[in-house]
Parts: sequence; structure tokens; C-alpha cells
Amino acid sequence: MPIKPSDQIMHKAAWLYYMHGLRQDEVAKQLDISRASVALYLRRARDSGIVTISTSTDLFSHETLARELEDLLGLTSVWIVPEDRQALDPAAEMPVLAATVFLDLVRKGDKVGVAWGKTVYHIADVMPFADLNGVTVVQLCGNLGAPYSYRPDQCTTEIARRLNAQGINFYAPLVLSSERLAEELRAEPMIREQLASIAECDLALYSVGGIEADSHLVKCGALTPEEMRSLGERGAAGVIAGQIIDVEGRLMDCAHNRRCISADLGSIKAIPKRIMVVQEDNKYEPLVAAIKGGFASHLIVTASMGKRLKERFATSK
Amino acid sequence: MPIKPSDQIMHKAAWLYYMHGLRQDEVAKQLDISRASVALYLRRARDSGIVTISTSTDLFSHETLARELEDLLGLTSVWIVPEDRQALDPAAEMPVLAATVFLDLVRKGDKVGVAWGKTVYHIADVMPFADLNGVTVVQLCGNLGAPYSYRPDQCTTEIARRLNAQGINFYAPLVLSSERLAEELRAEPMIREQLASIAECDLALYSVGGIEADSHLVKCGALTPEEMRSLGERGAAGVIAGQIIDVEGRLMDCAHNRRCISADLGSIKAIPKRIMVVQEDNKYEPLVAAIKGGFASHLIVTASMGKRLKERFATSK
DNA sequence: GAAGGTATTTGACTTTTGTCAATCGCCTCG
DNA sequence: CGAGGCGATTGACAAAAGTCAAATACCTTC
Repeated sequence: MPIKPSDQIMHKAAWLYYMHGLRQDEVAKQLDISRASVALYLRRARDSGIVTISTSTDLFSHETLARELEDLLGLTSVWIVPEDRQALDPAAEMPVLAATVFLDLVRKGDKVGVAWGKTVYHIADVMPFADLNGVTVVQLCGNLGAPYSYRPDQCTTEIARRLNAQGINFYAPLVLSSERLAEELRAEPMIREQLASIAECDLALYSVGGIEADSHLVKCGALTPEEMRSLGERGAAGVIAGQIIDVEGRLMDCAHNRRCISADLGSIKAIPKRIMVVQEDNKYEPLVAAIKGGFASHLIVTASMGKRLKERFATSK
Repeated sequence: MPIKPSDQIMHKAAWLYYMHGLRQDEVAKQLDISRASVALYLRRARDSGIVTISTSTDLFSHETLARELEDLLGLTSVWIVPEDRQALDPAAEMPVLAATVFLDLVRKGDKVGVAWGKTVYHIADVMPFADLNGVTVVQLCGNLGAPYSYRPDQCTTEIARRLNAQGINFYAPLVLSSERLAEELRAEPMIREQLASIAECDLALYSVGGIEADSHLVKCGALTPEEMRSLGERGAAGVIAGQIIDVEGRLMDCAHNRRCISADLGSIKAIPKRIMVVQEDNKYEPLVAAIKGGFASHLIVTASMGKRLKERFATSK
């Protein structure tokens, strides 16, 4: 078959319109056809994939990855931190970005829930001072014993202080030694009220924990390395607000979770804006589980993590 | 510098608009900004080169080359014949395309000028039969002696016959043995009239000749190989309607041209639509000269020739 | 050569987009 | 702490693009 004349005129119209920036009526005049035909050809050109959004520039490749992840994971917004910057000063770039995003999303009168961990602590550390009177910062989970360095109440308090907001701490341990005691404590009016109020949060800021032998839960003594390993064998994948979730992001049915005083996972998922910040690349499996569980609506990750997530979720459907 | 927030929102707007095909007001709603802002971001996105016309598909790569040549050479229209097709049956694809283009451009009542050569002869040979009453086909140059196979009058006559048009032949030799005789013949009313009428043509169809030892002008005995070589040394580059042009496409000041009875080059350039068809890849230098001289408004070449032209003219400015 | 079906083209109308002056919010500097 | 500058944002209007029914050209097929 010879060259299709309609292809030529279509391409020519697209060229003049998109490359030269002519208007449709100018293209029509130049090709000596009606403007309606130009519109038709342009539609076909778009449909046949001549016109695309380019992702060439390096500045935009991360943005593109972010958009793809938003589409793929059904998230509201994704931010990708370039690898090199993250490597340069792991503690700086991502927490600063997270703090910016956080400030951008918080509104006067909001109630924000904050979990605990190194990541959140770092974010609190670089949070700019602001006057967000009327904002309430609540802890999403119980407290850890004194010796541990990144304490839940510290995170809450520090963020509240910087925002000039009201900080509400959680006066209960994260993990108790018996299920019975945990149950009784959860039934206490003050604790129950505080836990119930988490569902009313407008915004959550947290990360996801890993289940390795050196994870926070093990380091703080809540679980022994053996218990953690055993949970991993039973399908555990990560930690959300002190609680173990499985690979699908569901609350694990285990003794630890029953001994835990923390936000109900359903309540967390019900928070409209859930900012999840993941710095470490070895948090891949936990993050996948957290995303499957619907714990994130806003995600901040490194480029390499973003790429892994893209591959993971692109093939899964 | 951290990630620019305005970049993110710009990219996000472009993504939703161009990739998801949302309308500006939908994008505005989703990003919670005004539609005017969306329009602003989209403009910036286009300006920063996020949105481009893609040239990826192989079907369109030739079209893209054609568009680039149109822009680069300032031509109205360029057609590229794919290499493989041309190689398959060199005599078929390009002449068919040329005939199609010719038929597409000719209008009732037009006067069309036709030159001579193997290429034009082949085009005439595949020209479909049509009823173009009112069209006049004129010869652009004088005739050659009987023994030569691709005669100017044959081309004219055959095309006129197929189109059911009026063919006007040229009753003078292309080359005379003396300059004086050529001058006198050109002064003859009938010849002068015919030559003058060429400027009134609406359409021209021709190729460009080479200046090698086996070129038409040599083979038909108008010039000896030595004369041709000598002209080449003086800057000759090609042949237009029997006349020698230099590398810039200007009429050479030489005895041959003075002995020639052919269309005035200025008259040819004044023809609104000038279809130049070049089949052979060794016609590169002649074609460059012809293009520089402004002898083409519509060009039909092979992909390899197109690429060479693109390189040649891309660097020249 | 007429009939019938299909693809293309167009004019007229509606919807969407581009633009710009006015406004808003924010930051800096006195 | 207020004035002033500056970029971002918006509302409203003008311009451009999208759409669709009707008309037209264009093939087949009988």
C-alpha cells in the first residue's frame, strides 16, 4: 500500500498545530481544508499516539514517576525524592519535604494524628515554626519506655510546639505484658475517648515499620527477635502505629496486637489525608503491605523505592 | 534546593490534562485551584517542554522527516518514499506517488509545465486516466533528436493523453549548434510566445538532472563528457529543463545554456506549485542546487535522500 | 450507469480554553 | 509594625476548539 494521503494530512495538521503552535483555523487555511476537518485530524493524531506527554527531562522524570504511582496505587499525591539528594544527607531532604507537605495539607482547626519512629522524629526536627492555632496534634499509639530515643510523645509534643498547636499525649504504654490488662486499659474512659477521637482526625503523619530483628518493636523490648521471626513466618509484613500487619495490610491476629494500646487500624484508614513517609529502601515489603491496606493517601519515597513500587503494582493488574 | 512545589502542581496538572484527558475545570477541581491557574500551569508545562509531539512510531518517522524538511527547506509539501519500497521496485512506488500528488494538485483550467527525463517519463507511465478537460500541458524545454528514449514531447503528450487534457508541444530542438541560431529561434514569434506562456503555468512537474559523464545531456549528444567535466569544474551542479545550474541554483554563464531553447529559469521559479521528483540517490548535489535555486515547492524523495537533505540544511543555518 | 453504502467534509452551534486586569497573600525593608 | 513590592491567583470576557447533523464525494456492486 502506498503512503496514505490521510495520514500525511493528519500528520501535517498535527505538526503545524503542535510543533508550530498555529491555531486550528490557521492550519485549516494553510492546508486548505475546513477548521472542522483540522479538529478531526488532530483528534485522530492524538488517538494514534502521535502526541504524548514527554518525560525526557531529568527534572520531570521523578514527577512522571510520581504521577504514575498516583495512578497505579490510587493515591492522592506522591512525592519522589531524588536518589542522589537522599544519599547526600539522608536525614535532611526527605524530612524537609515531608514537613513542607505536611504544612501544606494542614488546615486551621484540623486534628492531626502522629505516629512514632525515626522518620517522624526527623520530620518533627525540621518542621518550621508556624502559627497554627486551633490545630490539635494527637498521638496515634501508646508510649514506649523512657530509654528509647524516638518516643511517640516526643514526636507529638515537638510538632505541636513548632506549630503552636495543642498537643494531646497518650497516657498509656504502647505494649502491655498481658492481653487482659490491655483490654481493661482500653476500656478506661479516658483512654477509650482518646482512641475514639483518632477517627476524627483530618490528617495523619507516619511511616511504616519493618519486622527485622533490629526493628523498633524489638529494640524497645516489646517483642523478642524470635517472636518477630515467628510472626514473619506467619505472614507479618510491617508495623503501623505499633501494630503488626500482614502482607495484605490487615491487622495480624496475634498476641502482640492484642497487648497493644494503639489506634484502631480502621480509624486510621478513615482519616482523609494519610501522609506516609518512607526513607529506608529496606522498608519495601512493609510499604507494599501498608499501601495494600490503604494506610496512605499521600506518599513520600525515594526514587528507587518509587521505581520498585511501580514495577510491583504495574504487573499486579 | 528542594523539589519546587510549583513544579509538582504544574506537572500534575499537565498529567491529568494530557494523560488522563480531563478538562481544565476537572483538573482545577481535583487540584483545588481555579481553572485559570490550570490554564497557566499548562502553558508553563508546554513552555518547559513537557508536552511534545512524539515521533516514535515507524509509520510516522517518515512523516516527521517530511515535516522537518518542509520547515528546513521552506517547502510547501514533502513526501518521503520508504527505502525498502523504493528498493523493491524502483520504477513503481515513487512515480505512483508522484502521479497521485500531481493529480491532487492539478485543478481544472490549470496550465501545467512538464520537463523531461527518465523520472518524468515513469510518472507519465503510471499516471491514471482522468478527465481533466480544460487543463493544458506544456513542454518546459525544447526537443531532443529522435533516437533518445525519454523525449520531452513524449512526456508531455502521454500525460496530456491520460488526463484528457490539451498537450502543447515545443517545436524546437533543445540544443542548437550555435548561439546565434538559438538566439534567432528564441526571437521567433511562435517560440517566444510559447516560452513566455510558461510563466503562466500553475503547476510544474520535473526532476533535476545530474552532470556526470553518463547524464542525459551527454548521452543525447548535447555535450561531450569533456565539456561536462569542465562545467563541473566551473561550479556546475545540476540540470533544470536542459539548462545547467551552479551549486547555488543559478543559471550558469556558459555556451551550452546560450545554445539552449528552454524555459527561462525565472519563469519556472514563478510557477506557484513546482513538484520536484528525485528517484536516484546520486542526484544529491543536483537536488541541493535545485532547492537552493527555489525550483521546488513540492518535493518527493527517498528516505535516505531526505535524511541527507536534513543534515545538509540543518547545519547550514 | 444507477443504486447503495461508506467515509469525508463542512457549517452552525456549544463547550472549553486563553487572556488580562484586578485582587490577594506573602515577604521584605524601613 | 505598617508600607510597599512582587509573584501567585482569580473572575469575567474573548477567542478557540469540540461536536454533530447534514451534505457531499467516493467507491463498490449490480
